[in-house]
Amino acid sequence: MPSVSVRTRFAPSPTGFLHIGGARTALFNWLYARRHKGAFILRIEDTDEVRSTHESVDAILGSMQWLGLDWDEGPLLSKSAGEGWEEKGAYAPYFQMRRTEKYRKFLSELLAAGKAYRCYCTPEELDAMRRRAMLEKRPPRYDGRCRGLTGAQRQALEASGKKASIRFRMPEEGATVVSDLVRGEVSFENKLLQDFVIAKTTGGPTYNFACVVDDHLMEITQVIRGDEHLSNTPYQLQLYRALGWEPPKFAHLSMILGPDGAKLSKRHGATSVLEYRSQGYLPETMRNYLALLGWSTHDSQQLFAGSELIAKFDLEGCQKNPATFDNQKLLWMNGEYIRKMTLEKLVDLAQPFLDQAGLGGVPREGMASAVRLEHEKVKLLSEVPGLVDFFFKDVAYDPKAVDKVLRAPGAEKVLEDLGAVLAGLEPFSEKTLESRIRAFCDEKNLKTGQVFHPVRVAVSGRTTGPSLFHMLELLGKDKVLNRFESARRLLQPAA
RNA sequence: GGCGCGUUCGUCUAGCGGCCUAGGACGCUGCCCUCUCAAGGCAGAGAUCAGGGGUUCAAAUCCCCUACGCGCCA
Repeated sequence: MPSVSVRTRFAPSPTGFLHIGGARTALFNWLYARRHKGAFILRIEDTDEVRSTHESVDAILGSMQWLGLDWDEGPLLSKSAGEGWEEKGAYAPYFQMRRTEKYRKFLSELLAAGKAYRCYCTPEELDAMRRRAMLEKRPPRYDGRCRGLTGAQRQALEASGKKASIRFRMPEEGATVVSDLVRGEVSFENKLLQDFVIAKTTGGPTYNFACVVDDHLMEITQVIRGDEHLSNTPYQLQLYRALGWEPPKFAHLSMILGPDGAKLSKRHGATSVLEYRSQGYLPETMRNYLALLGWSTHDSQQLFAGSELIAKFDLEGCQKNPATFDNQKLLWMNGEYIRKMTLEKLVDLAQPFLDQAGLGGVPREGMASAVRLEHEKVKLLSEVPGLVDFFFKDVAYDPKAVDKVLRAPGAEKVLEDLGAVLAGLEPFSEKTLESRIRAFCDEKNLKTGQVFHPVRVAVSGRTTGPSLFHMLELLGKDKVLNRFESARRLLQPAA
């Protein structure tokens, strides 16, 4: 065993639900760790005290659990949401708010070494600075005015009650080169970078600083994250250098766009992972589809069974350009996975949706027989109730179907005559039904369609549905005959 | 505004100098199967590889410029 094995991490801010983009980032980190038999760490970046919530932590943990992205270190799934999450892993704590002494320690180290300094500029001053730079068409960067403050000047400033943030002293010459696993070498000129804030006036660390300290302390080997962080990377790299640390490898993933080409957001519809669950998508569909957004194999394989995704995933196959989220393909893929699963599993997974539709009381076996007839048609778990409800509830006749099929010439007579015939049919099975009804067509000199269609509408209320004879068998003689009658009553002119 | 990234069918993508008259998948169209809807099978439409310059015997593939989109600085 190599002493340093792969360690990846997903580090969300708990300021909302887990969205599609975050899920994709988590997935890629998870796939990479599993592929290389490494560890996948979940770290909660909750330094934004105002926006971070416990509910968000719960939502994120729940979403990842549903997606099947299990983590080796990080918060333990709490049964009852709320205050304290327990944690697992040798590098705890995994909540940044519980790690503040660690940041403080390295902050003072940098300060003592003169690699960072206190800056007393107020937001107003900084804003003015930025505005002036814009006006003069210069890049809006901090001008370093607090860089050379003497001890006496600092004391005066502090005596006057000014709060200080801490800035990192960036090199003024040369370039910082990011060696990215997806993008290759990306070079940034240091003179265009600025002395950035690493600790706010409150003393809390900024994103770039906390991220570097944690990734180092947690011995992260590959940082796989969204494209929006590429511009942060040269700053982080300089921090690693100043602290004398070996940086991890970086991989920046392209963004996920909505259909209009803008970054995927709430206005494009569902973006929360949990929304997809409630719409009836499967976690394996989400994993498979999300993997294909920004990654592919050489042969453009679409469907990955079981652990195949883990076995085949690599960073080389990652795309540099952004990908547009396509709901149609997602839907197709979900159908593929549903078709491939066993009937038993489908019924299990559909149960919450059946309960919701008031079909929770239907005995399991009867439900399974009905679902079996529609299995290959299901694209979303949420569709199941609507596909089978007429077996168990009163028929809701679709007016269009009634007009078009039941009011067709001869339809009522068919129901009347066939009803009489079927009343004596024993056994009432798919086989006997088919031969008897076909014989009926011959006897009456009718085309099969002239019989099949009215029967279908009479018993199910609609024009589409399961295979006719299977459907009749499952309904049973009583229901079939009753519904023939109901349908005929429907055709009587309103008295 | 500066810097950075990107640009192959409507969409996801294969392609890493000759195998490309650009392949696969979703979607779309038609046909077959068929009691409906699906599923499945077959066929088809759909990309002058963002545009323009180079390099090369040869470029979607390498270099430069332009345009557009996106990200970061906020």
